[in-house]
Amino acid sequence: MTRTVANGASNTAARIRDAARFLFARDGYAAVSMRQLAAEVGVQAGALYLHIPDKQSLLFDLLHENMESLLVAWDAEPRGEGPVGRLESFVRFHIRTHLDCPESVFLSNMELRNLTPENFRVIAGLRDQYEAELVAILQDGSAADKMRVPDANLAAKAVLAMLTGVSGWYRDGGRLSRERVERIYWNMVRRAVGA
Amino acid sequence: MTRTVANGASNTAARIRDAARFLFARDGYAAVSMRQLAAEVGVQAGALYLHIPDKQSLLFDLLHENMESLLVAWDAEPRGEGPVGRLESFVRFHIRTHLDCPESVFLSNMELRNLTPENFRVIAGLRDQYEAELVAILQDGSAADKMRVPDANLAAKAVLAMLTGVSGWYRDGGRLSRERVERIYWNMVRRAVGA
DNA sequence: GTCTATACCAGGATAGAC
DNA sequence: GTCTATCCTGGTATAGAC
Repeated sequence: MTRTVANGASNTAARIRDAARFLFARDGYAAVSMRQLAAEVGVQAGALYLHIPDKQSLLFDLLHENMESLLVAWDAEPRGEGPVGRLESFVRFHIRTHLDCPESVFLSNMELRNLTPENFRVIAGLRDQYEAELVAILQDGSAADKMRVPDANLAAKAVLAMLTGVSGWYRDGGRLSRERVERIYWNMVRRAVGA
Repeated sequence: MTRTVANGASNTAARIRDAARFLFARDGYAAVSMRQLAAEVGVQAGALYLHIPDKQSLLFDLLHENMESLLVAWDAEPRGEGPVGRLESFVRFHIRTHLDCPESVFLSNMELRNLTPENFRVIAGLRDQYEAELVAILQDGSAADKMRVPDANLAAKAVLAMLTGVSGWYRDGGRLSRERVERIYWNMVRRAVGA
């Protein structure tokens, strides 16, 4: 029979990453000690170093995985027709994925400053790639006279800030359903860019 | 003759606050040591404790002052006429003040999690007060049929996230003037809320 | 009011037994 | 693969001289 889970080693590695994602998101990278992290995983501090080279690599790997999977997921996302359709797809995709893993999103937004300069450049590059997707949509929409954006770069930043903010307050089971949140945000974005 | 500056003691206290604002904003509260802070001020670590009780109080004081002065400044801000005029005033006020002290803004947005629970409640209360100002404007505008916002609380959060984001990328002397940035954002907000 | 010196504890990371 | 024990550095905060 085939195994559906990995062996003990990589399982612990995965648990370390999960615990780190949770703790870093809640308390901040700098505020979480390796001892705390080990306790959360249920091992001793020294055992962590069998699975990760150091704390910085752990943060980098988490952020790197976040951005890569975001880009891959967007690449696989079905797009609407025309610039406006693609914009709606982007807005709904962004909100949906950000509500699906709020911890990862929070990490990616808060912990960039704790990356070493080299690691920062890598992650920032991936972020720029993602942002460029939105910029392209806005430029296409503008060129086709389907949107009114005097500055696509500025508009992209404004839209992304607005959308990303949703993971800061949305709670499942709250007053608003996800579909309703997606729809309201989409309406705001649509009007904001004059579509 | 009257003195326009305080004595040596409170001057050092002010320099500590300035240095803390700078370093906390750049590296994060948890990542900045009291030794670093002292070096930035130009004194030895022990001397800091003549002016502040501890590190946590320093953070709290900075955030508290930020929020208080924000609320006071908004209170003194001339308002436009009607809900739409007030919304424009709010948008421009928010952008202007946030570009005036980007470090303070960044601090207030990033370091809430490093406050003790009691301190957090105080700051969060002040933030809520500020947000309530925007909610009220949107509700008034909606009631008077001058705006279309299905949910004023959600819309306020969306608008605030969008506006606050500006301090993350705007640089004086860059491609866009402040006035132009204010105008573009105002147009986006205006249309987003259907005004 | 500031300095030097230091107490005391916690940080990241490693070594060696099992 | 994990544990215990430990190294070394650096953290916050205080004491006492000047």
